[in-house]
Amino acid sequence: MTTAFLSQLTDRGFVHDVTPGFADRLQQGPVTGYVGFDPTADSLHVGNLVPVMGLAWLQRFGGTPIILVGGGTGMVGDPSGKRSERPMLTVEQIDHNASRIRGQLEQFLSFEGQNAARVRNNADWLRPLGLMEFLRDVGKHFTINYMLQKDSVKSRMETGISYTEFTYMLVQAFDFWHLWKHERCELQMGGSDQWGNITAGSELVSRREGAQVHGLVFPLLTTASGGKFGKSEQGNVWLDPAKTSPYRFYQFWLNTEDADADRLLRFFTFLPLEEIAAIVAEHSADPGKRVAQRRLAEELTTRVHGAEVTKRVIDASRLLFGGTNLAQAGAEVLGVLAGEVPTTALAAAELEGLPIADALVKAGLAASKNEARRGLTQNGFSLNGAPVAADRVLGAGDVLGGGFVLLQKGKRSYALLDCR
RNA sequence: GGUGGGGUGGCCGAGUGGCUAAUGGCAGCAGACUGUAAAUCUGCCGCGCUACGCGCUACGUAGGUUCGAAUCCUACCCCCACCA
Repeated sequence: MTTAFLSQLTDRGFVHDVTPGFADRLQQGPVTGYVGFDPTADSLHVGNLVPVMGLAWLQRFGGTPIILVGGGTGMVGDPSGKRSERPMLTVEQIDHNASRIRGQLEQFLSFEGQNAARVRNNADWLRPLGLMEFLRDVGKHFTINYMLQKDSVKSRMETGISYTEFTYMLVQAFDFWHLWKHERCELQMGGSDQWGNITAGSELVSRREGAQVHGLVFPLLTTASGGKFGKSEQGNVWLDPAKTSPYRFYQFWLNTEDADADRLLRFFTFLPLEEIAAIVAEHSADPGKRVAQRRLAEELTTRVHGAEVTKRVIDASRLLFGGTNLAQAGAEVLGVLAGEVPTTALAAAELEGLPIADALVKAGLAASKNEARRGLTQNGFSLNGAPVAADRVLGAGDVLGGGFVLLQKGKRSYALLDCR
């Protein structure tokens, strides 16, 4: 591994900050690097993908990635970027979540070969760690003055910070030390809010071992219009198909703004930069075609959910947005949609006489009947492709070929009622 | 431990006895314009009801005063600031 790793990350926009001397270190050969993940959920979401890609690039350039599951730190809580302390998790939850996350990472990292990715859980060394030992081996190396300098602490001085959270940076520093000591891990990556914790770790390694280790942090991802990245109407966009269906996942990427397309391609795909430039150029020539978003969505969906699923999802999207007259659609066309679009089973008897507002709630397009009615008065809903009146009542005549009723909210949200 | 301030709808933040389901901002949803984009404009934005109206639930928790409370009183819980 040469400095190519670092320049690749730089060119793709991953480098918000990096410790001095890292480039020189890379000249000597491949490094082992780690990223910590909170086991707070049993799935990664798209926001977690930036550090995942960081590790993936590390591996592609010959380095060894370590995924550090915060099974120990997850019990404590990092004050960085947070205004209040978070709830603690049980050991069982953490272990369960960690194993699920590892499965998802397999799409991005190789767990085989010379520089196979490793998974470590800091619970293994943090839980047995005694307080006296910690104070002697870690606490001694830091002054309170140093700790108070950190933004993560400073920003909480007004609202208050518990002792546990205050100590968090030392616990994380201990992780870095531990990974250096036992695995010769020389690099920690993370979000820009982790900078303080990472430098604390390199400080500890330097003091205890006289060795230099490095940190690299990624920029905070936001959308071009200033919003939070990775959220949709349904909340977080997860990699777990049970939490975010592949169809929604694909649509999430497809719906990104023009202004973000270039950046997102560089962040979330392994496409060579020249190819990305070509895609973006083609996109600018005719933005309405969404060449860039289509490619982005296809790449990501394929990686996360596989080629087979992606093909189905693209087919479904084409049917819905390709100008097909769905009211005329046959059974096989709707069959493609079923399963890709949220589908709710409904007995034929139930359908007969069902007010449209209830149908929308059943299908999940409206949270309550009130919300459904509101949307209806604003012409926000369609039935089988045509706008519906608020007092419409469903019947057998509304069932399309194949036994489906197609409901739509606005332009982008679809749902099917399965009346077979 | 003392003193003072505070807990309001997803978030921020007004409101200090009736006109308050509760100003405003953000976020969100829909409509128009488009390209399943952005920006802009418009409407909506607690739940329910065959509704220009009615009912229920809601302003930390539990009680109380009152014809009537988010607004007053009591107790409790939690948070913050300053002082010890």
